[in-house]
Amino acid sequence: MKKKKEVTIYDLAKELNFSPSTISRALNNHKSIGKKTTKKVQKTAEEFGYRPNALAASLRNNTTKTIGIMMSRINRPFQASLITGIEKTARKSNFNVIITQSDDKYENEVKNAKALYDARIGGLIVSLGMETQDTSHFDQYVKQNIPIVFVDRVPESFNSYRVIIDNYAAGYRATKHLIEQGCKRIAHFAGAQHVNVYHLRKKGYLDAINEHGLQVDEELILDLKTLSFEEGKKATKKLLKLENPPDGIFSANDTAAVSAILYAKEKGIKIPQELAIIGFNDDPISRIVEPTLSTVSHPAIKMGEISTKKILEHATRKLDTAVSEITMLDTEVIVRNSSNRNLK
Amino acid sequence: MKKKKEVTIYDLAKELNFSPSTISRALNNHKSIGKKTTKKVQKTAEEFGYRPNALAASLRNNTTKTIGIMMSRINRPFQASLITGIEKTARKSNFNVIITQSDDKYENEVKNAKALYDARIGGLIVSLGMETQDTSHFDQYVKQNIPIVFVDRVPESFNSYRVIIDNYAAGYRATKHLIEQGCKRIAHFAGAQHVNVYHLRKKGYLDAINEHGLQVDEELILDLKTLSFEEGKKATKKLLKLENPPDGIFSANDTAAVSAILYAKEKGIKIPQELAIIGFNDDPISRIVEPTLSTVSHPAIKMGEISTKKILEHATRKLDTAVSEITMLDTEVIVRNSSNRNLK
DNA sequence: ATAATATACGCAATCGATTGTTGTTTCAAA
DNA sequence: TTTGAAACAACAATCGATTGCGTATATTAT
Repeated sequence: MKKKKEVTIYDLAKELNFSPSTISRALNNHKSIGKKTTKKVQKTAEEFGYRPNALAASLRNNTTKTIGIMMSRINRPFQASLITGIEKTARKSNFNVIITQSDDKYENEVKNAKALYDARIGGLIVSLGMETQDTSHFDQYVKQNIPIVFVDRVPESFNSYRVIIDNYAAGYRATKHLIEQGCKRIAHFAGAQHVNVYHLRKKGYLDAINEHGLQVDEELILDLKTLSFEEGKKATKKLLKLENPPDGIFSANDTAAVSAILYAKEKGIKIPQELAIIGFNDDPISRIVEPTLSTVSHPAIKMGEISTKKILEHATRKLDTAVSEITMLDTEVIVRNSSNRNLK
Repeated sequence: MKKKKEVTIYDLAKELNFSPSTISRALNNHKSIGKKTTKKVQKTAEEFGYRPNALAASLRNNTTKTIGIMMSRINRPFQASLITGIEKTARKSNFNVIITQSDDKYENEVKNAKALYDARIGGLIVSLGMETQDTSHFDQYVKQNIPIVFVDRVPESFNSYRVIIDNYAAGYRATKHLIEQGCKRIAHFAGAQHVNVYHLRKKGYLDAINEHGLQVDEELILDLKTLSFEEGKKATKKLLKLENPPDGIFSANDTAAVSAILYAKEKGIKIPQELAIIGFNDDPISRIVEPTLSTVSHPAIKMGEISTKKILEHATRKLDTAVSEITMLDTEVIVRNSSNRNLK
């Protein structure tokens, strides 16, 4: 178990007859070091294969070039893409990315917040879990001036960066689209209403209905806890049994929308003629299911990029955390066959 | 930008009139510290809200409680699930997980290997990129006795842990299944043949064909570089144009298999009656496409768990890296409608 | 009672980079 | 030639935990 020693600034100092301080500053292009010296040091560092020990620097600076991520579950298309965007952007600036997942359990979220804090992350990117209502587990970050970016599922109020999509407009437009296709009784698979994204989508839905001379029917609005495949199926079943069933469904996610398509088809209902359906997220399945699912697309990778940039700016410029900045991205209604009545 | 100081072992030492060494040892349950002392220290640490500074320990020990992950792309179902398994298992042992993705580019893979090395990770879990043939960028880890686990896409020979599925058997069984359904001319969408998993699946396919009295027809074997949707479609087109088209397809992944289903259906070919199809991976889309796609399931999360356990064992017991241990997991042929001719 | 062995704990160096302070050169202007 | 400023570089403390070695006290055996 012999380990080859790494090259340190002390080795370079000895070689060049400078002090370690000078080496350190030269490597960081500090202005108090002469140009020739700086160049010489960097050249030698290169030759010696010097690689800075980030741990030492982190210990000294009490912060790391690491971004922590908190997600509910990473093996879902949206979240995976979010992480992809984060990781790519972070790595360009030599930041590492630590991930955690909460399984949508509040308890895990609190634990993970602590774990990441202990890892001395330089910034945090969070998409809240379903259960989370209280956000005090993030207070410690604020106290230490560690930047937090909430993405997508964000808290109502928290002095931090927030990167979101315009869920209200998205819900409005998706619903409007169904109305334009001639739907008169549009159902809505809503998510848990204490989660902002679902709340806003529903609000958009409601306003669209009202503003187009249609009637909101509470019977057609189903709050699904997790918007899972099973829940979607059950909900569809319930809707179809109604005396006056809907002729359109706006589902707050694709999973439930797909289950609606499959179940309705099974019951011999024609999509989109008898029942037009639109989902949310533009998951890969939406292109595969038949009929292909109309949906609302999320710029997931971009959201990851933007979130990361916020952190990086903050970390680099050592800004103060007393910011509350909201970046709102646009969504796009993607019309596919499950809602397009003008096809044939 | 005032920062509240964290509690350190020095604070505890002062409080309890012990030396920092004693505190450190007591917190680590070192045997050279008395029982009462240990208990007292731990109690006080708890009261004071002491949280160890992992950076300091890492610097001293020259290793971190962090596992590095190298993947080609994390927003794909299999890889995302793999990471899920890794992260969950790691966190239970207070290890963090750093992820990197190469986009299947060799250059990125080399860069990421360096970046993770610089981060002083305690172990590495890798699924090789498509382009990777040379693995010398991992040599530095071996030299430093840092454990490496290759998962799924592993190198032919490398003195390390490898966690894989039995690709040969999987390919054999998938093909055999098609034969049992009455297929006589079975095509194969093979992946890049320098990647072990695809090579083995093809081998299983070939042997199954031969051992069941069928004829291997090179015309029916298509090496798809990336097994993408587009490639799959093109390949299917080519196959269907053949004078003597196939009556079955075994695709080395689900994406290409799904594209085959969609294209064939578009051309009016009946699945599975005229063309039976089986994929690989059990991606979510396989349950959605119509007909639902038969496939081979990968125990992705479990693979992540096992890989992580290997690392943890190694890190905890400080074993030597001179191991070459292969863990082979079983797969399961999942018969759905795209290949089941006995349905109606 | 004394030597021998445990047991319990402290000293101080160490990991590698950073940085406020201080000291020395260098060069130009007076 | 002197003086002042700017440029350059070194000293030494610091971040917090770990650990080899050494010492002091307690326990046991003889």
